[in-house]
Amino acid sequence: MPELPEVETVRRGLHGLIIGRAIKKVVHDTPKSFPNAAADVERFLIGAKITDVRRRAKVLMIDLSTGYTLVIHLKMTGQLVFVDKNLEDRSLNVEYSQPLNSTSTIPIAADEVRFGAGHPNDSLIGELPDRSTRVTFTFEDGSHLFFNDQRKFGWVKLMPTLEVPNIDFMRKVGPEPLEHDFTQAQFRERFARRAKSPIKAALLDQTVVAGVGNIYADESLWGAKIHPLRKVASVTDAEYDLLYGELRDVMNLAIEKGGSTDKNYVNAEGKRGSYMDFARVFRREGQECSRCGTIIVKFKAAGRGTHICPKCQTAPTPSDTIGT
DNA sequence: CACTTGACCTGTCCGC
DNA sequence: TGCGGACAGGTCAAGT
Repeated sequence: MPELPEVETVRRGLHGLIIGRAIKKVVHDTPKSFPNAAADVERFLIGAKITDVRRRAKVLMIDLSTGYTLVIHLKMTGQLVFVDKNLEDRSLNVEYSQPLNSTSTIPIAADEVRFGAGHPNDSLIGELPDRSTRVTFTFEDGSHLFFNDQRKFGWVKLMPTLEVPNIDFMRKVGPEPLEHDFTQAQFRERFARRAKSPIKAALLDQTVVAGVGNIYADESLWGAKIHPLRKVASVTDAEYDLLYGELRDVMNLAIEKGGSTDKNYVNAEGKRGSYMDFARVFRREGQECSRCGTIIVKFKAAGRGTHICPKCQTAPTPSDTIGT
């Protein structure tokens, strides 16, 4: 999925594209993706203007002039794609809460959804909606925002803006790692609670630090030369300082590159991100480590596919490891 | 509490 | 080609 850099890229894109637009119509295919009652949608969403687009951890928030907010989690395969095209209204002549089906597909030629220029393999999106489209927002001016999600793990929820900070996730989530006032000392201290976890499991724990996912966990651990199965308590202060710097560097670079597109992540304009071209270990098993030439290997750690350089990231001693 | 594992879904890829 | 199984970027709810 979209990790912090991908969600931030989408946020920046949407911020420049949808603020000020008024929502005219909403269509969705399953309550799993958009659980709100039709009456609330009618009252607080239809006719509302977009006032802001924010992000916290991997969660996007689209604020509305009604005092409500669309809270969005893309999970593994979610996409939010804006298409600025005036479409014939009959194409979306489907009542709210009725499923989208093949006959309601809006024909949009592939070249009308803007892809990353120069990318030979960037045809991730052809026409929208497609079969993974879960929610379609239509603005008064005829433009659209599509929420696509192949695996249906992601969701869009409408709720009062003031209640967003009170949802469980927001109360428990850790600090934003890229904030200027986030210090090395804070970073170190956040891990104390997970002393017996493998360091990778703790990095992926959203209550420790916000926004780290599998890609940037592997990338930053490689940068700091820390094996993912080292237990938290065995990592030294100097190593935490290194990891702090690597995590911030890797995420800032990823934002600069528009995120990582491995399978289906795209930004708000349907474009791919190019961080994978700069990845040092993620999905590079079988290739040489750029630091020492050793072949990168992949294995399972913390329940996730994990990539390391076995020479740079030396295996933990038995006492450094939990379990076997 | 801290920690691990499986579940949620659909699609794709790999081996037989 | 077809089929079964493993796997995929993230969280949760359960289990120990």
